[in-house]
Amino acid sequence: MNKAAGTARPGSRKLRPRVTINDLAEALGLTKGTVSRALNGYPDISPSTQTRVRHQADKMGYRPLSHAQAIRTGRARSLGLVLQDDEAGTHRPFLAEFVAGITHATSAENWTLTIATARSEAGVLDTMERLIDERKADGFIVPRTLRDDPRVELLSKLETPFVLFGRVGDMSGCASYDISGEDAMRDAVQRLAGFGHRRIAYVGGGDRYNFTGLRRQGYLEGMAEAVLDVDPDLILEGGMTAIDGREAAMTLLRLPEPPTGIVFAVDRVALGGYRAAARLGLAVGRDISIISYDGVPEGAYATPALTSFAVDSRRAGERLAQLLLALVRGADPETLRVLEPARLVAGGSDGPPALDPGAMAARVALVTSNPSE
Amino acid sequence: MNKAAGTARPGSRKLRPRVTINDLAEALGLTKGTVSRALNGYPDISPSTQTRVRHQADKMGYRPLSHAQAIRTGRARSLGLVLQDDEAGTHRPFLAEFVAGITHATSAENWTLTIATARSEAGVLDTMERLIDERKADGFIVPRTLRDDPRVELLSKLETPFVLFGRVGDMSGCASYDISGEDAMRDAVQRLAGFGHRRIAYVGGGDRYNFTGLRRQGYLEGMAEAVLDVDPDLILEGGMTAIDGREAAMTLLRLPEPPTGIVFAVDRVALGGYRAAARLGLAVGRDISIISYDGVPEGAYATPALTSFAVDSRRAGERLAQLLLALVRGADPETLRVLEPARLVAGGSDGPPALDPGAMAARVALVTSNPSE
DNA sequence: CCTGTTGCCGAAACCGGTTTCGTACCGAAT
DNA sequence: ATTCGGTACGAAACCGGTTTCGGCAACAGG
Repeated sequence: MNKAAGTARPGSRKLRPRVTINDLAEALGLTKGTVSRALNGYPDISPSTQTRVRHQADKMGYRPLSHAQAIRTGRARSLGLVLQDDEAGTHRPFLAEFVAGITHATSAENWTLTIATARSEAGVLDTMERLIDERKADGFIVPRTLRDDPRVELLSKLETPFVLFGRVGDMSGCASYDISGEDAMRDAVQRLAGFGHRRIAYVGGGDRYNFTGLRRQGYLEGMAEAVLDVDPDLILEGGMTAIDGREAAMTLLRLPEPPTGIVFAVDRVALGGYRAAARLGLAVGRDISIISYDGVPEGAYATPALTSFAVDSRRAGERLAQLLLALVRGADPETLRVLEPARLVAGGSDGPPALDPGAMAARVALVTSNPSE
Repeated sequence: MNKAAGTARPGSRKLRPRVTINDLAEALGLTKGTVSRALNGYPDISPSTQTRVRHQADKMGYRPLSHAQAIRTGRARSLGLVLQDDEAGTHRPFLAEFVAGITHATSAENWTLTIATARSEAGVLDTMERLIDERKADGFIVPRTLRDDPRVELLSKLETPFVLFGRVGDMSGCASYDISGEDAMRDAVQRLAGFGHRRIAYVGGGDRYNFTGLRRQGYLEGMAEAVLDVDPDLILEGGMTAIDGREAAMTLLRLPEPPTGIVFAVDRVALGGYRAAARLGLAVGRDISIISYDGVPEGAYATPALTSFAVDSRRAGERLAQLLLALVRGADPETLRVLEPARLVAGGSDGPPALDPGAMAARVALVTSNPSE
């Protein structure tokens, strides 16, 4: 009977011999302690010895075993990324590129990415704590920030370095990388205004994430700059799903004086808006203009293609990893804050308004009066 | 001057104290060697001591440091996944769920997932070799298998456990998990035949991946079972992109006797078929039926929604990880082969044919004769 | 009663690194 | 010539585990 169920010792395959620090030391006629200090740039090793060691090291192809180092230093040379997967298919179309960006940056420094998932917020916190406890991650990338994010609290408490993808309410002590959604929203409004739209609505992404506040702010700024009246009825918070988008658009388009253009904070929600338009017999891009943010592939395949501000996920991952590496190495978080613009990808979902609000309301009334609701 | 550029010693934050095996040994009045053997189920430790140690261990919340073990055992308790990201946005819409599935299985056993990316096939091989060399992965999940896959060769040579997501030409010594694309394609043909289609075409996914051969085979079987003639002109290999799909569909629909239904091996390619249909003035789902495989979100957002055989990526990841864990622990690869069916998600892209091939050719000729090409 | 097993555990080596401490050697100052 | 202070390295402890080896005690067999 095997008590250690799940811990059975395997048929140990032979591992290829590696160059160890001992081999290196022997080849150099030094002790391994000296070699170690030489490679780590200790000042009590003469410059000549240092270079000699280094040369021999990469001549012999020596690379230290990170977990052998970790046992003494406590650092695993690994960045952590803990994703939350609410079962509701939390849709991360860009994860592959994001991860590619991260690993590109980490592997350049011979670090690795340890990735984990959890199903709930509490699960994420537990997982992070476990990874820290087991010294499996030296720092974390924190995606999808909430306004008041418990992950920040936890990591601060545990004094573990982290960098936000996004921003939070209280940024003190936080390093971050973010795309300026507020600028994008402002530009979106400007663009619609430039097409001649006067009544421009905004549909946010719910109040869960931090970015929605910023984006709404951007919308408001855009409206101000375009010298347009802000009608509170034209501002909805929506949510994160296509269903939410459909609902919100439905509400907006049935107003006595409906908007001719809608700025969405999130692509998926905007695509829900397409359904509402279809339901009400309005042609997206002509009767009703839609512009959004994210640049998801579904948007490009929709008809008409969704005009959207796209984020470069690969670059984001790369920058985040670089920032986190700097942070782990002792940089001051407050100096590590990057904000970059999104890139407009124009589709066919926006353009000059074909109808004025009045004509539109009439059209909508026509369809809605049908008892086929 | 800091010679160790990029290796500067950080402002070492204090790490929380952990329960070590020494603490545990001390509390038990045993030596750490004994404790270790007890926890690992060595037969020379009395059953009573074993249980006593185990109880105390989880009472004190002891969990061994995996990299401390790794230094002696050579096993890092970590699975490896190396993704290839050709810059051409290699589109992995399901990566998040796939990863979630993997980590769900690994973390249940206190293993982790180490993930890396490389830009070329050679880069993938190098990265794998590095991860093995540095003992950062004990085994690999090999996604997107090619018919004759160099990763299989490498991993076999290095005697590193791996499990395929997909199949390869020569399966000897390989463990695998796969979705039966051939069955899906056969069912797709049957479904179209059931709708009354007689001329049914097939567009594959290029010859790069292993699955395309299988899926074409499934198409052929479906045709045979439906007692339909196979016209070589109706079989194209296409590629992996929407552009390829557009081209292929264009070719098919311009045939003297065009198909009324097309079975695509890949959703994205199928969505390219939508464009061809639009270009030729054919209504997808009525004039031309399309059915495909993958279940990508873009398909659900297309109009009409794409009928497709969906794969459950989360489950795939979970099963793959379980298989790999078994393999690492010494199971025989040949006993670790799983094949599961895809799930049909019906959209509006297929149905009874509204036109016969002749009428369709006439319609197409009408549009094509326009010099607006 | 003596010997040979067997069961069970302690002691110590080991894995591949890092870090502390001690010291031989050097030139400069006394 | 002695003392002194660095410089540059060796020696050894250390990190947290695993694994080998050896030995004590209990028990069985002769």
